[in-house]
Amino acid sequence: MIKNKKVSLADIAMTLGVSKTLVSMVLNGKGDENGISKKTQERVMELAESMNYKPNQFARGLRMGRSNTIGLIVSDISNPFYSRLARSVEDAVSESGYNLMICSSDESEEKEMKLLEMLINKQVDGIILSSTLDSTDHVESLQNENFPFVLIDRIYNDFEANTVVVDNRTGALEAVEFIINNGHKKIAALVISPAHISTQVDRLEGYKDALSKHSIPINQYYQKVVKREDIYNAVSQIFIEWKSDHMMPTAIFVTNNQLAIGCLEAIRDLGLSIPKDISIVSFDDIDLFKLYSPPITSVIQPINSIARNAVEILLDNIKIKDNSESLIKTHKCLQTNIVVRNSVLKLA
Amino acid sequence: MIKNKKVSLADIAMTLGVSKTLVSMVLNGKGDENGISKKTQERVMELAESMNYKPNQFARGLRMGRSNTIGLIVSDISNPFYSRLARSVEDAVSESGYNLMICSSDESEEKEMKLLEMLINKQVDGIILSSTLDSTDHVESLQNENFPFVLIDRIYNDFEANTVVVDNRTGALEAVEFIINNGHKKIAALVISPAHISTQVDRLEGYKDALSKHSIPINQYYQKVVKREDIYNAVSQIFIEWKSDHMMPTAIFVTNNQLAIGCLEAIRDLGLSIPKDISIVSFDDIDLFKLYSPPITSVIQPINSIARNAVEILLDNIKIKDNSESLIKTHKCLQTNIVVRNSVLKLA
DNA sequence: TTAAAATACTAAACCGTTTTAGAAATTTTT
DNA sequence: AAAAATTTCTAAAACGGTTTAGTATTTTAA
Repeated sequence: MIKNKKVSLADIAMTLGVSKTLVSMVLNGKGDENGISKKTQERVMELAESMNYKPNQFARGLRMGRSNTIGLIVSDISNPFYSRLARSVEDAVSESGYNLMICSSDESEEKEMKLLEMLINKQVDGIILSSTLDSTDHVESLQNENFPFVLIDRIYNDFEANTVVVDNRTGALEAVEFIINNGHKKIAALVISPAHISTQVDRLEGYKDALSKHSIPINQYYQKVVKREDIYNAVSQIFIEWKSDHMMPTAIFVTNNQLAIGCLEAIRDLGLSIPKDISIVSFDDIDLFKLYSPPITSVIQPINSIARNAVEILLDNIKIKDNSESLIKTHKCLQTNIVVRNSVLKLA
Repeated sequence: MIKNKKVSLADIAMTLGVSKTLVSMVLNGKGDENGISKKTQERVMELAESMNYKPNQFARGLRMGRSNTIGLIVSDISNPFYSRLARSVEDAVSESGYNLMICSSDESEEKEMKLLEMLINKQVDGIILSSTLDSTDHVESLQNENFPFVLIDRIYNDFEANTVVVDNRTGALEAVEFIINNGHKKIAALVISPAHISTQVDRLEGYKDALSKHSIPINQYYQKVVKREDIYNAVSQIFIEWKSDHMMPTAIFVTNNQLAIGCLEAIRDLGLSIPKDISIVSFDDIDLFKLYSPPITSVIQPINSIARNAVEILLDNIKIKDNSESLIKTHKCLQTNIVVRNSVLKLA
């Protein structure tokens, strides 16, 4: 089974009385193209098998400059959206014989830079990145070095790179339009910090699109950025403010699952009832939404598809780089779906 | 920033007119102990810094036989329990300068073996394993090779190894006792497959302990194993069976969060009401339980503490191995907490 | 004044692969 | 029968570090 992996190419070569070169070629499937006789090939393969030979990855990596590993950076692997994404990425890369290194950046720019450096240092063959950064310096230097990477989930408008995203703006538009079609006019949008992140920006745009489209005035007062460090209290504060101003919206659109959880808690603790007192629609479907009472209408992202596309593009890029052909940039924008449940009240 | 890392030790040595040996020593903090003059040390460090030297991990790993990476195998990183565990492990190892490789075994014995092999092949310095396997062959061979590893969450009774677990039996006992103290007598236990896993076994034992302690007869009919592939339907079937037999329990104890989710769905769809028709207590606290109506009483595992302990023990072991001292085995058993909410009816 | 010790450093081996450049033995061509 | 081509295989370099076993020079001790 798992043997004391001390068997090296040299050992095999020695016992067989052939050269390391030959053994290496055979085991890498290059026996035929190098004119190694069938018989010798067989002898090598058999012995390698029976000695349970496993090539030393360090030696291999050192020589070839590749690790067969790819890196994934997300903001927090314990967020269900990212953990499911990571799982899909894991499955996809392992199908192609790659390993995965998952890292959490914690929405910290500094940490993200460190992780990026670490992954490059570990010589990963490519990186899938959901970036927290506002600037593009770091990805630009990746680009300049011709390092394969793909941006997912969060992207930069003004920067050309491989990207796999969801059509956040349309997704949000549809969600808010759904609210509007139920007769609502006073609709608030809650965004999570840092608000510069493309998903948040786009979803907020989509919210505004929907209002505009239906000629509902856009009110700054109904657009709030919530600090992710203290969601529950921040949200509670917002509700209290609305209430005391006698400006309570009839519906809220929430752009993130963590934010939604905070909202549900706050709403409950303030004694409000969904959807009677307030309607809600959230981005990111999580188990909770399906089982909450009432079940929460939400925007579903095609997580598996995001992962598959990102991996495919990345592996393509790695291959292209190996052949030192010139890279092309691929953009993929996937559509979301809205799953209607019972969290939006139909107004007269 | 992230520079084209082509700078090697030799480059630094060359420009400074010293040997690679010296540079290596200085950069590894062994300058003093090897009597390198302060002045030279400074020159080396400065140049390394300014050239943005980053040691090649492959070369280093090849020579030293270590990767500064540890492996974590769980059944599924998208399960919130494991994703939170993974996150804590990530934080803990990175504080000690290690990197982490997270893998999902999917409750497949074959996959688990493959992952183990892969990690060993990648020369990780140690492994944290939440095993799916029934047999101990694989961990025995780790043991025999003196490979540092620690078993978490799921362990083997008949096998000596480093372990960090939770006191599942007592946790379950307390949970069921809480149900009993509310006047229940017809209490069922739902376990998830594969049922041989220690957590499931122990929690079921705890359930029986509680019944015995309070002189309630133990009835096989109320102990069900649910296939994890089709939880919702399996659970629904069980409820229907109980109903048609006129044997509906007044309370159920559920040993896993995924199972609980299936139960909540099934219970809702069968038109039953919690806790009026049926009371429920689950293991593993998840967001859903806090926000469900009614909020679900559950047993909380000290996830962060599990992770920290496991990492500490593992890193200790790695250190011990480096000094080729003889390994000692550490066992850690952490207590759970029960968080009482509103899912258990107080019977007259 | 010479031997021993301390200081400051280095050449070369080594880790285990892959790859380059070519060699030896056999077969084919002329 | 010599030249050319084919088949089968190999020695040695390279990847970039760490470590071992020294060496040369200066200082201290006897």
